[in-house]
Amino acid sequence: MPSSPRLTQLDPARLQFPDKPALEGLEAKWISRWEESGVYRFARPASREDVFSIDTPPPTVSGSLHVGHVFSFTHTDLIARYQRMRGKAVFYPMGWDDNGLPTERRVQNYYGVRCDPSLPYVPNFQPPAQPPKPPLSVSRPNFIELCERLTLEDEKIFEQLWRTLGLSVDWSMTYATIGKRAQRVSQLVFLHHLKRGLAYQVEAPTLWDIDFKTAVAQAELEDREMPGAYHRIKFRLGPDRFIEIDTTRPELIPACVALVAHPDDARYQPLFGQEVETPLFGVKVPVRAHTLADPAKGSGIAMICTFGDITDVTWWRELSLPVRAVIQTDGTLRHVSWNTPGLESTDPDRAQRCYGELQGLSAAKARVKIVEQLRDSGDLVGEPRPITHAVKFYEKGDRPLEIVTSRQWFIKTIEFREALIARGKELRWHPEYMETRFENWANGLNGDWCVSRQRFFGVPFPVWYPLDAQGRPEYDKAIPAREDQLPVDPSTDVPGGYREEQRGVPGGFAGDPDVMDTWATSSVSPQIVCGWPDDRELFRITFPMDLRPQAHDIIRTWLFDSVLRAHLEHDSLPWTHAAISGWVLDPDRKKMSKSKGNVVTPLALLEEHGSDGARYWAASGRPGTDTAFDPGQMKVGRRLAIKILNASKFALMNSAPVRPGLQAAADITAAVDRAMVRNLAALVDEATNAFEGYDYARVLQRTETFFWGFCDDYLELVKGRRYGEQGIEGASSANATLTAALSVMLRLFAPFLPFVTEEVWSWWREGSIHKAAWPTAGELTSLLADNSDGTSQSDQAVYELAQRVMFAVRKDRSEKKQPLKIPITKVTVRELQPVLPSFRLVEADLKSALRVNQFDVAEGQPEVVVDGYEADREG
RNA sequence: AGGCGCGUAGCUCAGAGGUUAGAGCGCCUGCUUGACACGCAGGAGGUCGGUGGUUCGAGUCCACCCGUGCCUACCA
Repeated sequence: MPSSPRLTQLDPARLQFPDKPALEGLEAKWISRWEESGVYRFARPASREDVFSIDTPPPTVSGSLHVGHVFSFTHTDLIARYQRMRGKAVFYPMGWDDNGLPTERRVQNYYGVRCDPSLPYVPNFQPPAQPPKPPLSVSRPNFIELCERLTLEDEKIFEQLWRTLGLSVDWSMTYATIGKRAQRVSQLVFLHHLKRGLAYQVEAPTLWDIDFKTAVAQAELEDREMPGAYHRIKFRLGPDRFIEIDTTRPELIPACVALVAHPDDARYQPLFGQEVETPLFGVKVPVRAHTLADPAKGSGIAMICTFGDITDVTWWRELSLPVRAVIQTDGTLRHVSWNTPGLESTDPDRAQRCYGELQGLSAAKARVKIVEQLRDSGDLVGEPRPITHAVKFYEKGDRPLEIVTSRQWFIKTIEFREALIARGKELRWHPEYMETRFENWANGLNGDWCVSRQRFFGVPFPVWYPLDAQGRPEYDKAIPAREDQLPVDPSTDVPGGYREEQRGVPGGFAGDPDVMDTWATSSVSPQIVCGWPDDRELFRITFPMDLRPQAHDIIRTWLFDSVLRAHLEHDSLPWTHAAISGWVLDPDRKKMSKSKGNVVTPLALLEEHGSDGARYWAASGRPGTDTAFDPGQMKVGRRLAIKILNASKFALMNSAPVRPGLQAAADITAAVDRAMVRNLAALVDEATNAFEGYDYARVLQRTETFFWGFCDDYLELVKGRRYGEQGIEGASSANATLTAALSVMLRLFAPFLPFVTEEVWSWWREGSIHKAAWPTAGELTSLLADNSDGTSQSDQAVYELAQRVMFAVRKDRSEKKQPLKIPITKVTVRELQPVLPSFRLVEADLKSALRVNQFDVAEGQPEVVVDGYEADREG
């Protein structure tokens, strides 16, 4: 437990502060001192209860940090600092997400290279000084080396910014999502899943990005509104009998395997089980019934293609239809022979001729072409009717997703839907309403999680396949890596029982060519940081972790997947609390993000407003709430920090007589001092409760309000007395109160403004404020000899009366435009009887603070009347 | 189309059923006061999105509506 020095204790020999305190240079000074003294170093305690562990989001290193990062990472740091002051050993590592597609793209552009896995490794490869055009092809190991090289540079810059911001991270504990340890953990969890049948591979229709040429997961989809058109197409039912269907994708007519209508739709009931003929290609397809068909949409009957959208996949699966794929992995139409079994055309020559014009085209170009063909053949009814509709995109992609049949790895998710929803309810969400997003997502899942990606820079699947006599992989005989071997790269490592020379040759082996979805690694971040499975002691005292802080847009990915993995591997939640930060919005209320070009670089902000100023702005954003980017708030924060410097200097100046050796409890005797101390004690309770509920914004707001009131009213009121105008007892009471209040307020501010509070703390206290104990109300109230309700109420009445008088007199002085140096001759204070006698307890303070020569007191309706100013008389 | 937020001063926001709805920024008027002019004092500025309801009492609770944002769904 951090120690709490006696509140009113002040060692004059220790006391030291500058004449003109300033914020400039505090960041550099304290960053290096904190590093030297290791205040934020995690020291392992014996008990889990003494730890607060945080699963920090690893920022993507491929970009640069922006104000959104400053915002949300500050929120986490507030909690970390609070918990540290509460006596917890804070386990607060930092990760770098350098894995995956964004890094690949950045490395490609930065160095002007492309990965060509067929090339051999070139030792000591150096990229050209200037990115060449066209890009240089490099081997996969060389490409990965470049990824590692660039991310290392990026990570240094990131760390420097985080340190400047004052994050209380233990910088001896960093990890990278592409690092050895992250790879080992990802692969190990995967092997465990595999052994238990929770991971499987299958050849199936998969969401596919035709530019990146990789499978993607449902969680990586986004809808975009795109222009499109309904095309009404005729399918031949018999001589001179046609069925009209509407489609937005006429280019998929060659992939049509059936028509479908709702089973209750009387218009089409007679047709169920019959066959129709596709236009242009003359392929016979059945008319089927399925409840997903919407009678109100289009003509009420739809074409099922393999595969136009996710609904097609559902129909295809549930109606046991054949596959007739035309879109290939690059998005173009593949070669099709119209005279093969399963694809019999009534007019193969015509089918081949029509299709020949489409083959090799992209879907968009093929669409234009086939519309011409349909118009010429008379199968297009009317003209296409333009519409705007939502189309599924890979969130990082530029062209609509296709659905392509390919072999992919999946992790079972669907069968755990209910269990996962229960986990979501078990998790403590801040704010609570974010839980529904988790539940919505779980309820909307339509398949298991596809975790394989056809990319290069990622964690490989730790499996190989035997090759048969023809050199084809035998996927059902996958050879998993040994657990003690991990991490492995199956493209360079060799499975047990084989030699390298057998790679790729018939009867030999081949490594799995794919890498894991970046979320497959990120989702085991708790296991990675907590030392699983090697450091059992660390794991025991840190897992399940206390806190996952993150943004709301990745609840469906990072948070959901993490819950899934921990549920499968440990039968527990990965953490007990999730704190969800909002976004930073630009002045037009749009999310700030790099792609929108509206980001502000954080380092300049930190320099201009100070880290404390920037943190102040960030801390004013409540959990889960999107917050406008507002440099004005940073200025306010900076002013607050300056005010803390100056007010602290005043409180500590201590130039007035203090009786040496007075015991703390006896010191605080004046009614206004006692009232202020009690109010501060109430603030401490409120702040502590708010922090326990993750409502850091409230803590800051309440503390700030109190502090300004303290400066404007209390300090002004006691200024003369603390200089000795009323003798040694009064001065002692004021000084003891100032010292105690300063100690408590600094500690309340410490999580928010770590630099200025540490600076002031160092003027008069040993050690770091960030290791000092979070204040308690008891520390303060124990300083009061008599703490009964009666004295509490009367003290409070005195303080409030003093505030009323100050307000009234200041108002009068302002209205009369009188400088403060001109004394007021007389002020009459009327009050009701119960309050009236207490006026004499503050009379001397008020005379001094307001420059009033004389107070007359009378019973009556409350009123403060200023008689006149000395200058009036003279003038 | 469902779900979840949000709507309070010109701006950013706080108001956890109970005096006359608050703060900061900005604006206006003063003041170099012994911690601070990066300061201090005072002031102007609100039919709390709308309509109904519950209540002795509603910015706060309920219903509906409007606006706005996000999540999810739809995609023939």
